[in-house]
Amino acid sequence: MTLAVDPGNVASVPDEEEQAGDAARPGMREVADRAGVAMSSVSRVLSGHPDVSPRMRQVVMAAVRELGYRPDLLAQGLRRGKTFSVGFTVSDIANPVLAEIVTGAEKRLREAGYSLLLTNSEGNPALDVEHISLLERRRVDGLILSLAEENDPQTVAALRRVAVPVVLVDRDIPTGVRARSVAFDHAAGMKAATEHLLRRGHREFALITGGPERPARERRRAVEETLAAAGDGAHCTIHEGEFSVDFGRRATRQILASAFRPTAIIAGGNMLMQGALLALHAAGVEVGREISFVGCDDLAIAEVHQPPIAVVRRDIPAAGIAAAELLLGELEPGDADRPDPPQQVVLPTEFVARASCAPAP
Amino acid sequence: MTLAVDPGNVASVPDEEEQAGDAARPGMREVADRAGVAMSSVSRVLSGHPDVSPRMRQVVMAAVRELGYRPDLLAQGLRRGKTFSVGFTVSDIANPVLAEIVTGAEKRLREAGYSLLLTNSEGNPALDVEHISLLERRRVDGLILSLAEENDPQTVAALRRVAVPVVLVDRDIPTGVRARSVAFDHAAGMKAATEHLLRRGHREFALITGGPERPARERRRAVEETLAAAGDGAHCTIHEGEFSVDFGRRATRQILASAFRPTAIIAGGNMLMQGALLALHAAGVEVGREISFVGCDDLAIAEVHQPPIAVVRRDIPAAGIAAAELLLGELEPGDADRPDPPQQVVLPTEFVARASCAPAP
DNA sequence: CTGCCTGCTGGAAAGGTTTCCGGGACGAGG
DNA sequence: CCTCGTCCCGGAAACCTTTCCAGCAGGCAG
Repeated sequence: MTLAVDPGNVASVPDEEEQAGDAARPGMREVADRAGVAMSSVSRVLSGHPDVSPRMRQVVMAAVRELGYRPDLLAQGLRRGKTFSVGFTVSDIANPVLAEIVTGAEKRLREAGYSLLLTNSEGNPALDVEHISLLERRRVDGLILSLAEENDPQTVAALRRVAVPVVLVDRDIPTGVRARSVAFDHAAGMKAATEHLLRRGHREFALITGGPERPARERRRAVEETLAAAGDGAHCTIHEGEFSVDFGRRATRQILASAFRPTAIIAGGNMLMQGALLALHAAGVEVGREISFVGCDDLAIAEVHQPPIAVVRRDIPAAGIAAAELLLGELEPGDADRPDPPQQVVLPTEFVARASCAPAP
Repeated sequence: MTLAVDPGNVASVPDEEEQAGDAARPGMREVADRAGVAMSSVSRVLSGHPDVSPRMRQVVMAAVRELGYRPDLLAQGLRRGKTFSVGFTVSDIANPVLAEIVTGAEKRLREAGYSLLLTNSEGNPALDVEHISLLERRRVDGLILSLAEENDPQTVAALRRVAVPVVLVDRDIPTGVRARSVAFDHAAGMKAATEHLLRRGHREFALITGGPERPARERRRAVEETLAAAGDGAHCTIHEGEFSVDFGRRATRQILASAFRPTAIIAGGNMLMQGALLALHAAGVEVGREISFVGCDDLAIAEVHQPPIAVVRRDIPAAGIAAAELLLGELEPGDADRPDPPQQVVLPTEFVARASCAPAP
């Protein structure tokens, strides 16, 4: 068995003192000439092909080192039809949750030899479809998508056309789209949070959340169903918008200004939580006394807040890693030891009760 | 003047009902055949070359639409020697500051037609050099780097070898490296913060900061110089480590446990600030009464904290945008209206006094 | 009418790699 | 001695574009 050698990783400077200026990056051609062999032989040595004599390997590797040759991944990708790159389009990298997912996915993919092509859609579905197309033209081997709007018609159409494997993160798979997905069980955490508030006597709720799609819809439904199941005249006003600090702030201001102020606010999203806390603070409302509050994702702000903020939390990086693995499952030829991975992964969420949830007045 | 047409953006599905299965993505060859012209003509039409008759343009575009042709950027990059992609290696994407810088840079580069190849070094300089090499082999047109360690010998060596334009963000340019940089004037903000604390009577300081390099060193020097200039017996213990929440927490615990507890803590970095606040909170220390505190970067946590945290703040996305523009200045042929951009950009920082800085006991 | 220039087009090379295929050398078996 | 098979190696096509160059037709001036 012959090991493939990877000249790309040699950090050593070429032995040859090629002074700056002339030396255009040497190609395989130069290596072949210098070693006095054919290009095909160089290629075989470098790619670990079995039909290579020890002597050949030696002379080629010497030439490679002397010239400091590093293969051109562009040409390689073109010829092989595989680029070892995956596209990741995300609705907002500045969102710490998404950033952590990207981190996890990048790490896992890097370990498997893939690079990440990152695009940011700024919550704009038009950019999503543009990016999907762009990444395909760049010939990525696969796509990981955290879509701005999973049901945008253009987006769905684009998704249907995609030829490479796709993994959706925390989004439902639109009908007619061949994809895998990793999602969180937001409902479980939200249900627990709502029940907790109910037990503490709350009946008037406000929920701040994103649009009508996956992560927001799950949360909303969990809250509504839990309240309905409880009967008891519990009621919840819904504030739908986008997952941004700004909307969290605006919605909270609106809630505080309303005639019938709820006794409990649930912020369904970490950006919304930050915005809500800023607004509550600006209004001088004492969280945990005048009003109870539940947020999402256990950021430092939740723990440090006075009083500490109860949150629905989850293992964020796990989602990134899971997404990468789902994709790798499709990209790498099925290893025997890794039987076909599931099409969908659902990760748990958990409610953490803290002092921000007080008994209802 | 002829406009270049970009078939990549057509979101319309091909007129031709090419049923799934057979149709391998059509190439320029298929388009040429269908239009009954030569490939060179197709290329000319698509790239906006002037030597194209109206009739030619029409028939080619028709074929393009019918087949749903989208050019292969890999082959294009190979032939043109330009990939319209830039590599961005960052020490930690999960750091909200870095995430925002990436966001800004991505947006600006995208507008200019470039894609972002993102790699995460996890604070490991070895990964930095690996990534620099990898990105070069992927033939990126330029590099934006937020290095793990700007003075790591391997890193510096790798940097010296790089052939494409490089922009360093918030790092000093090692000697012998041809690069531009965008950095923050951390010293100004830190000086203001320190002076503020001095005026309030503090003499015993603790500074938590990163390693011996750029962003940390600047901050440290500013604090030390300001204290030295004040005379007055002011003193500061330095806690050097890495820019992570965990180190912020550990260092703060250590500070609180020390025999001579300082009256003011400065956290030089947003992750450190988060960690410090968590530790202070866990220890039950009342910030702004028992101890004064200054953090970095105006995250929501600083504003919402009770009492609000005084911080040194700065315009983060601006750094990303500036980095992108510095790079574009080198990548795009010098426009007349945009005279040679500066080699280095320094962005200001500003101290925001808040209640976390109390008079010294 | 000739010559030249302009406008447009097609053919082919080039960019850097991988892979298929054919073939030479050599040992073994008949 | 011939054939066959194995082991290696070199040549060339292929991947998908762009770009250079040559050529052809037509217009215009001389």
